[in-house]
Amino acid sequence: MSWQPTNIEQERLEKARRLQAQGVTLYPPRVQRTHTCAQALSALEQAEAQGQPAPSVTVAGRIRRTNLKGKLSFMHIEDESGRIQLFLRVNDMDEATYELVKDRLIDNDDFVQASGQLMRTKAGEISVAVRDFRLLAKSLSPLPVIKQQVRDDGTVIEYGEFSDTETRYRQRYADLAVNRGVREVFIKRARILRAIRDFLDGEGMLEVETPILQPLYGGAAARPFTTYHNQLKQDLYLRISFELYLKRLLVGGLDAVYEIGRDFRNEGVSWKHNPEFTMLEFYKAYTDYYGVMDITERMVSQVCQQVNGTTQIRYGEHLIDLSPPWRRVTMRQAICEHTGIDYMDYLDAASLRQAIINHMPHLSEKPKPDESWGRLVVEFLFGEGVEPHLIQPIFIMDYPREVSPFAKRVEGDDFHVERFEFYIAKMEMGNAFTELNDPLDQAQRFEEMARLYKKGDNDETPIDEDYLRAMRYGMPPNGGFGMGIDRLVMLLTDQHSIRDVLLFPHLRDQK
RNA sequence: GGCCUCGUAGCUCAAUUGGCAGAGCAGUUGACUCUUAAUCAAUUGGUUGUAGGUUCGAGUCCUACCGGGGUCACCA
Repeated sequence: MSWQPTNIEQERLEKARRLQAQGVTLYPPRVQRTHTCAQALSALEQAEAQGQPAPSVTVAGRIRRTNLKGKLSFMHIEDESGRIQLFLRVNDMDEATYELVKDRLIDNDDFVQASGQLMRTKAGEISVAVRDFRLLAKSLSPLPVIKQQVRDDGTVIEYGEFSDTETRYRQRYADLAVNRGVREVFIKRARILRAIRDFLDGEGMLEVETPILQPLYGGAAARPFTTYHNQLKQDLYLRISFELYLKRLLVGGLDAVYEIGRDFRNEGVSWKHNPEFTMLEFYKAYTDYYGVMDITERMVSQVCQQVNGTTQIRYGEHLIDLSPPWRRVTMRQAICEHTGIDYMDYLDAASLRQAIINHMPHLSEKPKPDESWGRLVVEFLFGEGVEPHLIQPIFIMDYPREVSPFAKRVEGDDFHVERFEFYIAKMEMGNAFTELNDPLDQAQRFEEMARLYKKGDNDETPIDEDYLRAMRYGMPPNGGFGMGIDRLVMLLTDQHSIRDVLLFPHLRDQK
């Protein structure tokens, strides 16, 4: 929809017209900034400490506050580094320029550049005593108004807020511009990604990139997005995991690889699901899921230490200690502890379902009669009975084989595979296996999955013959790992919706 | 997709049993040469998400739709 200027916007358009009439360039191409706001502040402090004269600076930024007082006016401008006050006195500057300010042709939200000597006001605030003042970019639409009071102890009290979640997500630029805390979350997100890469590089792993557009999808159970290549006349899928491509690389002799990138799953959205999300997967030859557990707890605690300066975090009401070692417990044990049911006493779906109904009367919904044994264990016993209690970091080990087609069997155990998921703050954070490298077993698992899927009304599940071919060349024993980065960011920034750690979360189209 | 809930000025929110749509901030005009949530005076601004319905009268009640949030289902 085309722009319908509001009253305030019409006023600003009129001001823009008047500025132009006075020969002011609204969007000049050049800036002469010498200092960020933060650099200017410390430049004066340094000069004062050394008994030197106050330096002259040119700062630039967005006007966030104006206080016009006749012949002496104040402004705060803000850049990414922080804020600094401008001290504008009619005697010190070109009178015509001062009039622009006084006549309010310069608005809050405009970008400006100001030059002058640094000084302190009577109240002690470091300011630029402005001699030259220029418009850098005119703002035509008003940002939401938030006033701030900075206390002596540095705490900031905000008066007014911009809190409508829908508008904040749809206009993230406005959200970022006025909500400092939002900016901090995304700055921390970038530091988390940096810290993860530093850690994995330090482990000797190689960062790689594999196809996002794939002729076959796989490696997870999720419906894919589909697309089409016009010239090749080829159906393509947006990847739902990196697994099958990364493991091909182990066949090729790259012994430890990782990828950080976007996965796409065509499923429901919720406070912890977005249709596209950032995944980390790594695969390391000559280790198993025990080795991966060691890496996992070191990685998460080290990343937290690096970005938060501690391994203790607060997530909502919970205090969580991420320092290793984390508790390791088998799924069977965890279910026994929390529900009193040992599922190995009920080895067929019908009797297990009955046991669940008998022992877990508080279930909101009873399992349907056609649920498979593996799903009863994972979704009902574990999902309902155990997961809500997992606050501190914990490895849940040894999953039922039928729900894990890429994990190696536990030796001498026909029911379980060497797989763990780790949980923090009731959230499933990641998933790992001792990876299956037996091509004949793998082919059989694919067949099993295809059968299971056909029973439900799911779309076809593709069997990746090329992946099987790769595995037949010989794949070293290895441990693999996957983790949702967005959830880790939520955890380390105390955010409780995935939308708050995505710059542009997916929303429905507006009409 | 089901259920619950919300949608009023640029932002944050009011509006009694259905009875003249309001406030603070910002905006506009004016005063002020050390303010800082500046202050003081005056003042503009509304298709109450959209479309119907009930009613003498609807922001308020009913139906549908759009959008947000929550929850359940789905997500090995």
